[in-house]
Amino acid sequence: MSRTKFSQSALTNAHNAAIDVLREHSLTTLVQRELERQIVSGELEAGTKLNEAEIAGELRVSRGPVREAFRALDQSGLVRTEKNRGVFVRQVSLEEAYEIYEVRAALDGLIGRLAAQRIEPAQLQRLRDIVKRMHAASRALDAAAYFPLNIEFHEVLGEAAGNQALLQNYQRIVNELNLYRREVIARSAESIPASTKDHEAIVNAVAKGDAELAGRLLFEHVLNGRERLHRVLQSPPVHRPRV
Amino acid sequence: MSRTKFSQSALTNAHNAAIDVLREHSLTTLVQRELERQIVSGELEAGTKLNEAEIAGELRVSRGPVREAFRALDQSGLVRTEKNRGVFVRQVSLEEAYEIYEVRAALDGLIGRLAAQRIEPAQLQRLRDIVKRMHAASRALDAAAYFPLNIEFHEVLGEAAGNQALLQNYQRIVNELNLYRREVIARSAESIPASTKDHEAIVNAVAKGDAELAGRLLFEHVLNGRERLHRVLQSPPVHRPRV
DNA sequence: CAACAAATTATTGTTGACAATATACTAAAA
DNA sequence: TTTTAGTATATTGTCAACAATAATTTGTTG
Repeated sequence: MSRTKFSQSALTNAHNAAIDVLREHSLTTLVQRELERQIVSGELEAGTKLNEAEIAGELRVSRGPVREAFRALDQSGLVRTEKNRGVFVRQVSLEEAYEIYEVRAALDGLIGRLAAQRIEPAQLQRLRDIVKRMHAASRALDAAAYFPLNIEFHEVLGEAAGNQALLQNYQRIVNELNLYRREVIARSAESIPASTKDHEAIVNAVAKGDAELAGRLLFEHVLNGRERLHRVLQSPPVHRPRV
Repeated sequence: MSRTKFSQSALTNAHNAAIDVLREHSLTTLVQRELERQIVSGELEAGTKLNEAEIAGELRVSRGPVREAFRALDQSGLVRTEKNRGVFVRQVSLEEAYEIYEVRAALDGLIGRLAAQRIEPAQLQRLRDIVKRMHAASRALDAAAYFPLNIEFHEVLGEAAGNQALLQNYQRIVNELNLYRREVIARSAESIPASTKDHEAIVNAVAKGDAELAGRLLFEHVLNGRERLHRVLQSPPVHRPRV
């Protein structure tokens, strides 16, 4: 690069970078993403009230973009709006979660079918890798290591299905379920071995190209997961607080 | 009711009714519904640019609520937003439609499964009724009569599945597909007989309570519909305009 | 002291104004 | 005639002020 007459300071570079971001994305989009991140990550927990002015202040924007982001998040199921009262991070009840699991089972079933027909060698290898690491985490009953693997497993499988529309719908559903699962995910270590066995069988079916089997296994895997979670919820929590 | 001292004029009553609507729904919600209606009904055709100020003027609101409605419609897939250029009624390409059909097949498959287990006698009777009317429309090759029946059939089945989360996702998908199907729906009369046969078989499976069968039939019914539509698209249109 | 009523404060809903960007138009040059 | 530069217009993005509603606090009464 040749030296320019007016060299730019680091500050100016940062400033220009910010400008570039705004050239492509509206503030609404940025606010939406940030809130989505905070909700999915658990930074904002279910039930929390989201104050327009407060959020606008934190993100240094006016209330307009925040309100627009709220409408998008509401439609995607991460937030619930009560007129004249405000918006709240969505609380997914047991009954709702039960229903959503069924939808996820159907979508995951389709993912299995399609992935079995369309998966590429590199993707299959990634799945095998993940399952191998799952076995390790399973033997150690290391839930903290297991859950990221679980997410990655289903992500790879979703990509392997090669259907954007499917992937988008799937992602939304999974986001909604995470609102529900967060609280119980910490104490479901006992379901890891069974889950790992499921994953292994799924990979084998996909590898064989058996669409019918892969679809059925994934469908049942999700419903099994639902039941496992359900059982955990009925047993007493690890540390039951005094009432 | 006792006579009040100040009787209300019809105008005042209408005014109060409008007030009551606003008490429960925000302008954003009302704008969103109206635009959704116009898009789904075909009043606004795919690709149309939606001008904020124009729509705001027609609906007698400011641009704020219109913009918020846009964000919701964008998220639900009925509209596409281009920064600094505006929002457009979504155009669903052949490739996208192909993908969306697969998602719909999965959801409809689940609907079949669940409906077979949960359908109530009255709903089953409604399905039989619809199929009977379908046969009549089919014999007459009366497409105009057939398509509303088709929509009603899948609506009833969707309700019979008894899963709100499923129904919502299903509805969104069907809306998206309608953006694609509208243009070709007029010249697909030849597929009516086959479709009617599908519907009859589905009702029988649901009536037997055979979840597995009902699910598979509905899954295939949707994919068959996709292929039928695809074939129609490749054949020349009824009136080919001069170029 | 508890319960209800009124007034105050905080928050959301809506609007119109301003800024930034893209589009349409006009005129000059190749 | 076509291209292109410059200008004017239209449209979207953002903001801040105002209106309407809900939540809170305060004060009063039984």
